[in-house]
Amino acid sequence: MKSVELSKAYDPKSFEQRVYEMWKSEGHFQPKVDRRRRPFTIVIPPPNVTGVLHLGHALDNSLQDIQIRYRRMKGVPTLWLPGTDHAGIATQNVVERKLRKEGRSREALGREAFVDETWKVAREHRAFIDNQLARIGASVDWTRERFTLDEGLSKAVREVFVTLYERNLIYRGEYLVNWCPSCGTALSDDEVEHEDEPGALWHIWYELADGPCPEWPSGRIEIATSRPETLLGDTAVAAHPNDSRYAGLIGKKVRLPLTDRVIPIIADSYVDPEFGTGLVKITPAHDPNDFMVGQRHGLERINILNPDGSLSGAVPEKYRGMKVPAARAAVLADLDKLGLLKAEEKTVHAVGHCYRCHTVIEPYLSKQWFVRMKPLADKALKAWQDGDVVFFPRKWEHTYRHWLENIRDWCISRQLWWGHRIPVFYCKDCGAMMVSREDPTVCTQCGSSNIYQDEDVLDTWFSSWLWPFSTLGWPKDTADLRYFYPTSALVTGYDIIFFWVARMIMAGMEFTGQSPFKEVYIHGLIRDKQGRKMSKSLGNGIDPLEIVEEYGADALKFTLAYNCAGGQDILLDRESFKMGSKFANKVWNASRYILMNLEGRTLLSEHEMTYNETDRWILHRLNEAAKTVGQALESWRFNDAAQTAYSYFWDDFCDWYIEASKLSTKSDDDKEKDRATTVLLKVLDESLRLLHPFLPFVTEEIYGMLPNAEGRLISASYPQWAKNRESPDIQTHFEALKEIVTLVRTLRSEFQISPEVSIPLDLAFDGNFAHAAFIGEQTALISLLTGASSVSIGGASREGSVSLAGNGATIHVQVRGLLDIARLVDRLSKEAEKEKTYIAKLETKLSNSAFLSSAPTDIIEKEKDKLALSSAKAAKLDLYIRELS
RNA sequence: GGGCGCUUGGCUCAGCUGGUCAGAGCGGCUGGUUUACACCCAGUAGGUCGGCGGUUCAAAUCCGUCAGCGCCCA
Repeated sequence: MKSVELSKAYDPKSFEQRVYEMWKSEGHFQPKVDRRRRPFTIVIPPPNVTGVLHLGHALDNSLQDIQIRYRRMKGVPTLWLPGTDHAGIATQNVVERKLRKEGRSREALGREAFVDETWKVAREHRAFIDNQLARIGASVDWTRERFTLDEGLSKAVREVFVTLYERNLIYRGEYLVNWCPSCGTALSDDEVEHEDEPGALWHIWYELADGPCPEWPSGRIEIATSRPETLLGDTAVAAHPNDSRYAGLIGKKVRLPLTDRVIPIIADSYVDPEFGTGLVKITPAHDPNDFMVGQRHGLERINILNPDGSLSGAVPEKYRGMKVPAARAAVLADLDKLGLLKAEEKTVHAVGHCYRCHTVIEPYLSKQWFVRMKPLADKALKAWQDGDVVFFPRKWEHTYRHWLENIRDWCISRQLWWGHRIPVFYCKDCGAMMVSREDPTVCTQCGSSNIYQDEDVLDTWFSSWLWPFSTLGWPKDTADLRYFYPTSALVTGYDIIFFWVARMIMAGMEFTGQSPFKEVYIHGLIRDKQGRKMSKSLGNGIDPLEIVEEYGADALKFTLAYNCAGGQDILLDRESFKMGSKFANKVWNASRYILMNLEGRTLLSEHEMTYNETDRWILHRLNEAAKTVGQALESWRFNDAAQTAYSYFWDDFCDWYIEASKLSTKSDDDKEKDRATTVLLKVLDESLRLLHPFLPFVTEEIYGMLPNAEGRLISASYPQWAKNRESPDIQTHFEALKEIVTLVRTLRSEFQISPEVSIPLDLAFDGNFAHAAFIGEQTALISLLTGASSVSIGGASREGSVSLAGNGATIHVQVRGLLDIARLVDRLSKEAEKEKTYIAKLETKLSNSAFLSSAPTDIIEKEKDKLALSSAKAAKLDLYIRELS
C-alpha cells in the first residue's frame, strides 16, 4: 500500500468550500425518508432576510448542525429546514435608508414600486445569508428552504388570520398602542425595550376654575408629572376616592394651564395616594393607565400627537409641529413664566424604546388589530404542563409560564408596506367589513364593487409563529407535514422566548393540536470578554466569516460548542477561536502521521486481526467516549460532548496510543507493523466519526483519504457504545502504567536529565499490586515512553539508584550520580509531608464513629483503601529519604 | 416592586441528582530540532470554590442570609 500525503499544514481554506459543495451536490443534506423510523427534525430560527449573521447565529446554527449531524450518522432520517424571515420593520428601514441615500423615498415611489424594490433587496441579501450559512458548514436541506413571504407561507398566514377572526380571537379596536414615531408604526408590547433614564418629576400648579373656596382656600392644586407636555391632552385630574385630603375637591373643575380648557377633578381608585401629591393628571390618549381611567369615567381622549411624533392640531397653535422634547421644553418654560411650575425633582424612570430603531416609544391612540391571547396562552400552558414540550435548561420554563400567565393582547397590525397585507376589506358604500380567505371582488353585503383592502400589514411574528408547520406545507396536508411534524427540537437564545418560542407553541396547539416541537434548547448569548452584548454601535462584534477566514469553520464550531455550558452566556474574543483551530490542527497532524506511514504495509482483514493490550485500552477509551458524547448530546450538554471528544482524541489517542503504537510501527517485524497499522487506521476511522459533528470539514477531508473508507463520513455510521468493547481491567492497568511513566518523566524533567541520557529502570511491586502481571508484560512500552535504556522487574542491583514511589509500584532509577541529592531529599520530604497530611485527614474520618455508622459501606471501603495506599506510599518515601541521607 | 442568573487558581470558564471534582483552555514557568504536529512534546505553577450561618457522618455541590455584578418582567 502507498502512503497518503497530507499537506504539512492544516489549511481549512483549501478544502472547506469544496467539501461543502460535495456534500450538497451529493444530496447528503436531504433526509432519507424511512416511514418505519421517526425522523429528527429541526426548523432553523429564520434570520432576518436583510440582516447579517453574527456570532449568535453562528452559535445557534453550530449547535443545530452538531445535533443534526449526530442524528444523521446514527441513521435517523434527519431534516434541518433552512429559511429566512421578511422582518417587516427592519427590512423596510433598510430599504428606506437605501432609497434616501439615492435621493429617493418610499412615498415618492408608491406602495407597489416600493414593495418591488424591497423584494429585490431581500433576494440579494438572502443569497448573502445563504452563503454565510454554507460557509459555517450548516448541513441544511436547501431543497426545502423557505421564506416567510413565500406563497405557501402567506397562505398559512391568511388562513390563520381568518380562522382566528372566525373564532372571535382577532378583533379591531381603537386603543393606546406603542407607537414608534420614527418607524411610523404600532408595535406590540414585546417590541418595546425599557431602559432606565434620568428624568424628572415636575410639580405643576393647576388653578381651580372657580378660584379659592372654603374647602380649598389656596385655589390651586399641585400635580406631579414626568411628561409635562402631555398636559395639553389632559381631560381630568384624579384623586383616590378615600383620600380625605382631596375629598372636597371631587366634582370641582380646574383650569388646564397653557390652554383655555377646563377639566373636572374626579375620584378613581387607580390613583396611588402615596405617589407625588396624590393628585394625578389624566391624559387618556397618552397613557395606558389614564386610558382606562378615561374609559371608566367617559372622558374625552385628545390625541395631541401626529404619527411622526410631532404635536398635532389638538394643541394650542404655538406648540403644533414641535417634537416631544422641544414641546416639553417649551411647555416648561411657559409654565415657569406663568409661575405655575412649582418644582423640579430629579428622578430615574423607565423609558420605552423601539427594538428596531431605538426611538422613544409614545403611547398613541389608534385603530389596530389585536389577537385575544388568553385562550391561546391557556393551550400553550397546558402543553407545557402535560410535558408535551420540555425546556433545556428547565429554568426557562418559569419564564415561559410567567409570560403566558400574564399575557396581554397582541397588537398585530403594522403601518408598513412590507409584509403580509391584512386580509380585510371594507365597502366604501355600505361600510361593511369582510375578512376572507380569498380576495373579494364585490361587497358581500351590498354587492358594490367599491371596496378596498386594509392598508396595514401584519407583524412579522404573525408569520414566524407558524414557521414549524407552515414551512412543511400547512394548511395543506402534505407528506412532509405528516412525516416531519411535530418537529423534534427547537434551538434558540433566551432573548426570543416571548417573541417566538411561546407564540409558536400557541399557534401549534391552536392549529395543529400539538406542540410544534418536543424539546426546546435555550442557549446563552455571545458577549465580548467584558460581558457586553456584541453590537454594531459598540464595535465589539465579531463577524463569523472573519473567524472562518482566519481559523476555519471547524474551529468556529468546535470553540462555540466547547464553551456552550448550560444556558450560560459565552464570553469570547477572536483569540478564543485558536482553541478550536489548534484542535483541528491536531486532528490533521495525527491523521497525517498515520497516513504517511502506509508505505509497503498490507492491511489485515477483520478475521485475521488480533488486538494487543494497548489496542484494547484505546478501544475501551473510544467506546467510553462514544457513550459519553452521545449521552451529552442527547441531553443538550454541548460542552461535555465537545470536551469528551477533545480529551479522548488528544490525551488518549494522540498522547498515549499513537506514541505507544510506535513500539510496533517502528519495529522490524513486518507482520506486526501491518497489524499495528491496521488498528491505527481503524481507530482513526472511528475517531473521525466521533469528531465529525464537531469538526465536520477536516474530518470529512481526512476520511476521504483513508485507504479503506467507503462513502462519505457525513453519512457514515456514528460510533455506538458496545459491550464487547469494554475492558475495564485494562483501563485500570493502563492507569498504573501511566503513573509509572509519569513518575519517571517528572524525575527527568525536574532534574533536567537530558533525553539523550538513557537510564536503566527497575520496577518492584507491592505484594498486593493488582497490575503486576500487566506491567510485567509492558516493559518495552515503558522503556519507549520513558526513554529508559532497560526496564527490569525486581532484581536489578539498586546500587546507585533513586526510588520513586507509585501506588503499589516502586521504580528504581539508576541515576543517583546525575542528581542533586539534597534537592531530591527536599522534594521527597515535601511529598511525604503532603501524604501525611492526607493520611491524618483520612484517619480522623475513619475514627469518627458517626461516619462509620452513617456512611454507606462502599464509601467507607474506599476511604480505607485510600488510607492503605497513602500509608504505604508514605512509608516508602520515608525509607527513600533515609537511604539517601 | 416581582423573578432569574452569576461570584471557583493571572484570564475565560467546567463541575448533573452532596462522598478521588478541586478541573479544562489560555497565560506563566522549566526543559525539549526522537522525520505527525512549536497551532507541538514532556514537566510544572498549590485557588479559605464571594462573606457569614445552618442541614449532614460528609458541601464548591443542599437551605438561609449578606455583599457585589448582570439580565428579564412590572
